[in-house]
Amino acid sequence: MFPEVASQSPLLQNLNDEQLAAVTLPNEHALILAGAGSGKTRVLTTRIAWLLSTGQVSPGGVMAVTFTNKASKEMMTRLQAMLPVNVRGMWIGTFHGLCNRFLRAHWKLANLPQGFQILDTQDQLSAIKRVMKQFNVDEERFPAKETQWFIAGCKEDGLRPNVVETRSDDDRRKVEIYQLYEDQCNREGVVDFGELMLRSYELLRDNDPIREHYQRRFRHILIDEFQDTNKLQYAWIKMLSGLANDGQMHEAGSVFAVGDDDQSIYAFRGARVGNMADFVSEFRVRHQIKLEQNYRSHSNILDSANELISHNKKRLGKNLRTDQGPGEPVRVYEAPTDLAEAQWMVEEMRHLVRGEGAEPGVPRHEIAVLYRSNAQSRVIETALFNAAVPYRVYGGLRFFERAEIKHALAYLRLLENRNDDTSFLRVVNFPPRGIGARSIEQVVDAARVAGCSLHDAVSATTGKAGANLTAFVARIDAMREQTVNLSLREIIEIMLQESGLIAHYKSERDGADRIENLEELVNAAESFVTQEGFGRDVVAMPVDELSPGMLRQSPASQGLDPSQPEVNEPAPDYVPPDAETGETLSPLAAFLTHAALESGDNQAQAGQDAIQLMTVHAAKGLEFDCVFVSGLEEGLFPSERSMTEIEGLEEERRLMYVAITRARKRLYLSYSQTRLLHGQTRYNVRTRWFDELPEGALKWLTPKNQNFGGSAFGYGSGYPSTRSNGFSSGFASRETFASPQVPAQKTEPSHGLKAKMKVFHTKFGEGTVISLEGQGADARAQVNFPRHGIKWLALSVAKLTPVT
DNA sequence: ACTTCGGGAGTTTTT
DNA sequence: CTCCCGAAGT
Repeated sequence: MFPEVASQSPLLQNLNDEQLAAVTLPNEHALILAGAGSGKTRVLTTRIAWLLSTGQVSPGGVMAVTFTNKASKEMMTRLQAMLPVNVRGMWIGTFHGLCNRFLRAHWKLANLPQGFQILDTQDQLSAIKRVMKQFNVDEERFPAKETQWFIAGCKEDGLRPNVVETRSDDDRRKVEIYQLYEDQCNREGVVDFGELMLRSYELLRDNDPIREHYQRRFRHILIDEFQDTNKLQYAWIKMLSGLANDGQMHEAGSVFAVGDDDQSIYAFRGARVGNMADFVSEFRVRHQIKLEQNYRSHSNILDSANELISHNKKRLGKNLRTDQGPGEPVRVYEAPTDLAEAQWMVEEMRHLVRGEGAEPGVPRHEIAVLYRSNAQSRVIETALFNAAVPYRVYGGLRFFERAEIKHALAYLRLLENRNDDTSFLRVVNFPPRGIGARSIEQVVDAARVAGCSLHDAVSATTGKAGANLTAFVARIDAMREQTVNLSLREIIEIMLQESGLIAHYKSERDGADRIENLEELVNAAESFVTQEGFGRDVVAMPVDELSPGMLRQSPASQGLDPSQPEVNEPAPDYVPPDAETGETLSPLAAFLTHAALESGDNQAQAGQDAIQLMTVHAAKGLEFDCVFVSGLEEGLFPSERSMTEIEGLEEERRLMYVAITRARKRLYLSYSQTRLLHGQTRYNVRTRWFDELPEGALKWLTPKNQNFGGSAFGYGSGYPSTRSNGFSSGFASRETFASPQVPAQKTEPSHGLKAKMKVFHTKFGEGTVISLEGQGADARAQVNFPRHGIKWLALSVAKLTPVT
């Protein structure tokens, strides 16, 4: 479209053909299939910069959506580096962050209180428990966790209680709880994460002027990680982009969706890969570009990934290539025990860090250990700890999720909103002030009768046992008055003292860390306030401020064609109904919102050069020079629960694909014959993924056992024996293995069952063995019966006869 | 009000 | 086995 621009602009230099084509696509819907390590973020940011600097759109006309705060920050940073533009003022953010911003601007129309606060997952669970207790729901039959999952699932599908389909009494009861929970949230003026999305969607859907305004305004909507969008997010995008439910196109912007179906690993939380195909057909996408050039890994690693993922049936189709040479082979290691596997990894790491011969050492933070489930980190940590190797585990509690921080935030929320019963209950007796379950029950009852908040119920009742409660409420109210017009920092400092939190932790044995964290909260607030634009990301922004004018540099100064096309956007003075321009949230409310939307770092001891430990899920989007993928065993990876469905198995394969593609130079794959799980030793077979990798790219550090895992016998004898696999004798010795661990004595299985075997049970009929565990009297088999589902059967009890 | 005991569960996770 | 929650005991 602008060939002369393409050749001139410094922005577009060093892009490959595919990337350049994607960046300079015309203003129409497009799908970019971006493989791992193909420069996806670069394409997204350059696309925005190019649109802006060629004058095709002004900053106010761009919306860029990501899933994580990290990704949106990255995008802003890189965009800022390319162009002199006020990125904070642009609509770049997470789905939830942008929905929040939208709802802050239109809180009245959205039927929300101005300072509505956001419930995180913990808060949501306790709110649900509260509802269920109040309405005497049997927690045995309806576990709170499941109810929470149900409600979140409904919202992800865009369903309100009145439209959820019910088939059983249990369904109806669940929907009833959903409705009661909604009522409670509305009464208390809080929204959960799903609600942020759903409310925004509904407001766009139901309010024509608002919808039309934003449709006209956002000329370009860019979506990152499109394969992770759920049903509601897809509908939201459709609404904003003018493709309304009637199938009609309205005057609106175009959607630039970037994703990779091969890296879709979040189906369990509502992500629909199908959105990619739907997008192509519903939006009549004419521009599809594949980014297949990989800049990350050597070809042995890439070939392995390609070969593995080619076993998936449902794909849009993509094959990564690299200009880098084959590099090192992918190293495969079999260990006798999980501990031995961990010790081998640690030893290998020490070699890597030290460096060998002319090779310089690898920095520790360039080495990652990936595993399927968090439980697997323990044994690896033990080995690292014993060897005194510094390491860092990802995925613990994040800063704003720590108990002491949640307590402090609860006090702050009560200052902001006295109706926040979740916060009230969290701190009414913390620090302990003699308010027991009995007293709390009374207030809860009183509040229900009066239909008011707990706070108000206390002031309304003059009970005998209520002296402590009255004192508590008085203290909160006094704090609220005392902190009027004070700075955020002062408010928090006063709260920390007056609440008694500091005093309480001072008297506690190991309260020092907690006090430190509380002090860190003050710092977090301070830097939030001094941030440029003062929490712009969470505050409603006057709408007229968003119109042309944020990009003042002339396009010519960017070396671009000055004869830019007309920018077609709403007039700068247009203000959509209800956007109370100039009206801002209090610093406190803004900070609380920030805390809910961005739960902070979850990496302990940042800064130190340490080995990185994380789940494969957590590793998505990251890359390392050296990667260990551990615990590659049937039942673990793929996980037991995924193995019964093809869909589940394909997602596990994608997960493995993600794991492999994290590595730049060196990849290790390892597994163990035995593993301590749930307190007992399990005998595992190596994962089926090994049969889907190109043998030529692999190097077996331990001999590959031909007796097991081969296709002839299917998977999982369940009991590979030490003697038959030649482990103890034919041990490849280059790998430093301080003391080869001999596995515990094992007896041969007597039942003669194998996975995939067809068996007959007198009661359940014919079924297929999925897996086996334990031995002797404890031996159990997991069997899938077509009529009765999956059962665990103790072999000493159940009579299973092999069917030939 | 605080401690201790027992039962049950134990993929993956961001907002 | 180990962690967490809820309930009973002191």
